[in-house]
Amino acid sequence: MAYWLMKTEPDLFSIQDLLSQKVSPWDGVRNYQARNFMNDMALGDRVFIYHSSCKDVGIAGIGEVVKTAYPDHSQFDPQSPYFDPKASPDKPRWTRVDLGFVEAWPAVLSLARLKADPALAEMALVQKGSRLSVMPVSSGQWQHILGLKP
DNA sequence: GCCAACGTTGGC
DNA sequence: GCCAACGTTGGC
Repeated sequence: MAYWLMKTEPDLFSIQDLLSQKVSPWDGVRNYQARNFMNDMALGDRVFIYHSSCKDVGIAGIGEVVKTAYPDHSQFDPQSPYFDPKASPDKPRWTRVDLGFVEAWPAVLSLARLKADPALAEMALVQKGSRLSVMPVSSGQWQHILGLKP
């Protein structure tokens, strides 16, 4: 089983929303590298849910892949902010996955804490200027993160 | 709200 | 294929 990390703005969708809704709408990803990682996800893979652009930035809990990559419908919808005129149903460009809820942590594992940890230095998350919103987490890294869980 | 850093676009 | 300009991300 692989581990991943996905960013979300909690004002739009948080770990608490995942808890109450049970399944997430993970659409609107418009970055090729992030998309390719989503395409690599397998059923049951675990996903660290990271809260970005908010007061308490960091890992807030865990989800799991309950539906693997399929076309993100918003790319075909002219009304959607995620509309992509270069995409069509027979040639979809963007994908999404569905996540289920696994656990919400009692506190966020802060970005400052993650940055301070030499064991996690290789993660794109802690690298200066990185904006990647979906990334793999190696087994050494995820075991280490679970050890830091608040 | 600021702004550094990034990925994408499009003219040439 | 280069690269300047642009819009966006995301920490602070």
